[in-house]
Amino acid sequence: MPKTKVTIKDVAREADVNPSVVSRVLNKDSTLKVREETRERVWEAAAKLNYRPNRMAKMLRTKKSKMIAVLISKFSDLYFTAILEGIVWVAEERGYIISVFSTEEDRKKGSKCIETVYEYGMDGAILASSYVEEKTLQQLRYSSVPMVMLRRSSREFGVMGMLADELAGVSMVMEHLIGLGHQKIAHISGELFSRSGLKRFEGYRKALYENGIPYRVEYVQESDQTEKGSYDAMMRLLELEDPPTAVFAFNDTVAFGAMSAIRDKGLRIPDDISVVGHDNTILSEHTYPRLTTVDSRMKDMGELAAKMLIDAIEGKENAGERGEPECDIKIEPRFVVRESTGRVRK
Amino acid sequence: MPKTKVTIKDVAREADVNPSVVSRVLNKDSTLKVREETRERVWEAAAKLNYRPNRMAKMLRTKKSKMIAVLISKFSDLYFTAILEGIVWVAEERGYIISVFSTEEDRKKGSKCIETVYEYGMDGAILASSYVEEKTLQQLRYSSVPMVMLRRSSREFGVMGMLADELAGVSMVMEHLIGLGHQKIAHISGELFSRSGLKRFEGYRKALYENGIPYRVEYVQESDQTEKGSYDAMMRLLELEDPPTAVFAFNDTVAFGAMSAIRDKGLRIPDDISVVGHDNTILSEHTYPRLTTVDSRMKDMGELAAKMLIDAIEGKENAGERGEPECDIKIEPRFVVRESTGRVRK
DNA sequence: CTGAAAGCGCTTACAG
DNA sequence: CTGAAAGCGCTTACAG
Repeated sequence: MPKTKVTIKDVAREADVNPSVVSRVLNKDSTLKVREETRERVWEAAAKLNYRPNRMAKMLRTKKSKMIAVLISKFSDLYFTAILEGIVWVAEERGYIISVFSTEEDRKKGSKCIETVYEYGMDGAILASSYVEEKTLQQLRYSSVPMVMLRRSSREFGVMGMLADELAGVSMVMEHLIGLGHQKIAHISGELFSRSGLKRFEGYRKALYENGIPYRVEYVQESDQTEKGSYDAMMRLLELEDPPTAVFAFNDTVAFGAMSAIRDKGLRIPDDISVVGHDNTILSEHTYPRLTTVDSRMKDMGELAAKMLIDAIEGKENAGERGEPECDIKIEPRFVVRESTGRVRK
Repeated sequence: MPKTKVTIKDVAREADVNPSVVSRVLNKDSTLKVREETRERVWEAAAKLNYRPNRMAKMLRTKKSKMIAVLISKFSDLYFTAILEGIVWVAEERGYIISVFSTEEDRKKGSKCIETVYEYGMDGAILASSYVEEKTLQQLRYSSVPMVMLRRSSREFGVMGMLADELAGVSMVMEHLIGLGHQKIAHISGELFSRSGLKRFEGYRKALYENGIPYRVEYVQESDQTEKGSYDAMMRLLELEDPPTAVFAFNDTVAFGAMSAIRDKGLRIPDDISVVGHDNTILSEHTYPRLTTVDSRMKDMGELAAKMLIDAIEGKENAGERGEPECDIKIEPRFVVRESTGRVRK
């Protein structure tokens, strides 16, 4: 192992050429005309000495670090692993390493992370957290470091944005339930001031309307997205005079809370009431019964984000100015039918 | 933002001193005697220009990257997030950034990751994966890059090791069950060629012996640690002539499989049979009923690993050769009682 | 076809 | 108390 680091000079000496030739051969510089025999000598020398170019020197010279930053808000985020997996997968393929930062739901800290990204000369960043000071966020537009924001629209900050197609997902949920004969469909919503909370509620209303099912205010319960809050919300639904036969929960965690309430009321899922979640987190395979849900395809989102980012990074080299950064990419969700939904009871 | 990067020369010009003075002031070089007034001018100039030293240049010069690598085997590992959280927490505190690599259960790939760690000049690495070629592993001993291995003994590779105290955890499980009056305690083991599989089985036998409970071969079922395999193992237990009243499952996933089998047999948990898991993964809070389990304190393990690693990195600077790397640190588990265990039925 | 030189942005002995 | 210089290990115009 690197007892004494072997440098380009060592290789040059071994191959009996100038260091610059070593560099150009090893980097496959196409503009270089070199005798085949020399080229081989260089490769052999490099292999013999087990030469690994020093990245730090390379970085300093080329202004390219081959490092990408990923900002997340908190580790307990159930999406985090899937997103990161997708990112790491394509990053590795394209020769980048990734560095993880946690903003911790603290905008000051988020801004510091961005500072660090610049300081370390990272080539780009994927922001899966928007806990960043407004000021910093606004400056992103003028930064020469490409970034892509997950779950945020590009229009806000002039960087590439990537979103789930919320309406499409909810539409799948509602078609499924209506197809099973349900008419009394309730919705335990997320916070109705967040984008996804609003979007999913909108999709719910839209589907009812399009299917000629009257909207009932009492069938919509806002939850704080905790299990406890969702449990309470479900209890309120179950205590209605005319309780629903199916519930569309804002996400899987909310669905869990709801399922507990249903069981505590002595009702069976899906015989008495059907439950649908959203997000297809690791948890949804492990509920009892296993949860029907919408897969937001977070791994795919991570992959796509990394691809777009790296394209932007490498495109920049040629293009000079980066082109249209202000585009939103939508990811189509997938519907996953498991055991928590069934035909409506007669 | 960094439209045109400001360098140490810009600050020097602004403060009207030599770049070397800027460097020494900003790095709080204690050997430097400098007029208070000059010092202030430097700080002001740096602040005014919003100067951030270029890490790449600094790295190249000082041979310190302030970067730590974390190797994991796969993203679906339920421990991963907790370990990483602990690591990131202390790394940030001490001024290091962390870089994540996935070995993917592929030793070749693992060795490549290690290569990359050297190439990028990382200051140290935490190996939460041992999917690394044997050859590479053996060379770790002679590497000048400090490393700590998680869930592996140090003796194998001459690097610091960190282990859970398996026997202590199992002992807690058994005391709990015996305290609830259980005598017919089964064990769905993990693979009996893995360290943890063996250790937990050993703990199970030991506890039986120490409590004067006879060991019954048919009460131990080896599982492949999948849910399906564990389901089958539990079914075998339930079909015994004299079935157990309590089961200690190798880990939470195994416990899930077992719980499904119990439910499918029409039995209730914990009324008819108690179930204990191991690891306190995110899942265990979400089973029905919620799972009693052993908390391996992975976040703490991550924190401790990062602390030890950074101490080694920084200790090296002074100490020259690093001291005793061959030490195993054991993490004491904690027992978490939830709802899947109860008094034995009369 | 290959070499010599400059320079990326820092830090650190060494002068003065 | 502060400055000038060398050098970390590369890459890349420029010579020849």
